[in-house]
Amino acid sequence: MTAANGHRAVGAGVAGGESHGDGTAGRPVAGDTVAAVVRQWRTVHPDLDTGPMEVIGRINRCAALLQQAEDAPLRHAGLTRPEFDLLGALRRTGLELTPGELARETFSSGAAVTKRLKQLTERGLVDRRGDARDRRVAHVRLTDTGRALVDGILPEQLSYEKAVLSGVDGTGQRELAVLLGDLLVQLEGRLSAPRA
Amino acid sequence: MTAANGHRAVGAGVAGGESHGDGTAGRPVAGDTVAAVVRQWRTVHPDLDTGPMEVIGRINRCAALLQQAEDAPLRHAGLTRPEFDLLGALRRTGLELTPGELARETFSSGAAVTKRLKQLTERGLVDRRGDARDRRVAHVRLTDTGRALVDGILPEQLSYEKAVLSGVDGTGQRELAVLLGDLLVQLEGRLSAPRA
DNA sequence: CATGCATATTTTACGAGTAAAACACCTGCT
DNA sequence: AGCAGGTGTTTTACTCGTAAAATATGCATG
Repeated sequence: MTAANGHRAVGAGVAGGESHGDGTAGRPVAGDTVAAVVRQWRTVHPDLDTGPMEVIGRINRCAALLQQAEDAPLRHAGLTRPEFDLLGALRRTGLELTPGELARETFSSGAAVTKRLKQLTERGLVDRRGDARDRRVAHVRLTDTGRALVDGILPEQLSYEKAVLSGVDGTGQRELAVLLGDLLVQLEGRLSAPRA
Repeated sequence: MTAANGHRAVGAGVAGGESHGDGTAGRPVAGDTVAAVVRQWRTVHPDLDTGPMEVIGRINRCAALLQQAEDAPLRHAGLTRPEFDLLGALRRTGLELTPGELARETFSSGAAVTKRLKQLTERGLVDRRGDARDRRVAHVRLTDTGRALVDGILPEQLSYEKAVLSGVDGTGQRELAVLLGDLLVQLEGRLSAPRA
């Protein structure tokens, strides 16, 4: 699985859909779908430590739902997220980047970047120019149109995200950011850059 | 973006690769890649509230890295995660499920389930039987082999996940689970099941 | 009991990503 | 100079997922 696409799986064998059919009033207090799945696993395998599923399953499920949600404002602008990430990399660095740098910056394969660049170039959002010294490399930059598009979308995107997170209070969001940051440092150190 | 597939983007225009090249001792205290990206955005757009990116960007990035990591034990068993999720749904419910139920249970499209079932059936992990009353529906169940496979993989999977999370202490993990659960309830209520 | 609409599943056509091979070009060595 | 090997990018062949159409039933109604 390399998956191209879209719907992402949820994770760790944790993927569940609720179907508690209480038709009446009163909150079911059911918890989220991951909790339900974990409960199921525990009744079947009471001996297993399901702790990791509660974290990883939720991260994956949140990511899946968030992406669907976040796609909305982007689609509205006719962009997929990978495309927006590419444009965003150019915008936030303020530099011209080579396809290879863009691949690293957006965590995608070189081939994928090549294809995206083709599309974005055709749409006039991005522009390329060969390197004078080394004729293997290209330098990609935003066109004025592309830059305007990114700058136009970003605020919408952020306020949309803010709304999406609004169910968690400010303190909770900060705690989440910190904890996820800690986890990320570990993961990136362990999986991403074992260059030591 | 419907994406089929695999590598997921990171999110919210947040996708970055580090490249601080300190070769010497002393912790760089660089933080994670998302922090670096957020810093870049802030220098370019000092007026924007980048708070949401710190949460959503990290969730997406964690999900991306975790999936790569988690794929390892699964691949080892010759399964993709969506396949494992499907088998897992059958295992944890302990029931026969219809393709439609499996689709809901694993958050995927019916078409995707159809294809996976074809493969899993050919591999003898799963078994199908038509409904006597309603000839439109099929009932899918694990074969003994399939069941044994799931039961064999699950402990490996969990201990692998445990190791992957080991960078965060027990308390942190519980906090993460709770906060993500809160967020998930909101997201699922808002995006998933607006059936009221 | 025929008609029409709802539901369950599969099929079709297509888009996007990947891995690996192919290219094109540099660079250090002899 | 000439070549061996490395790096940057694109191409190729293929997989997998999706959306929408097609298929096959079931059910309610007149």
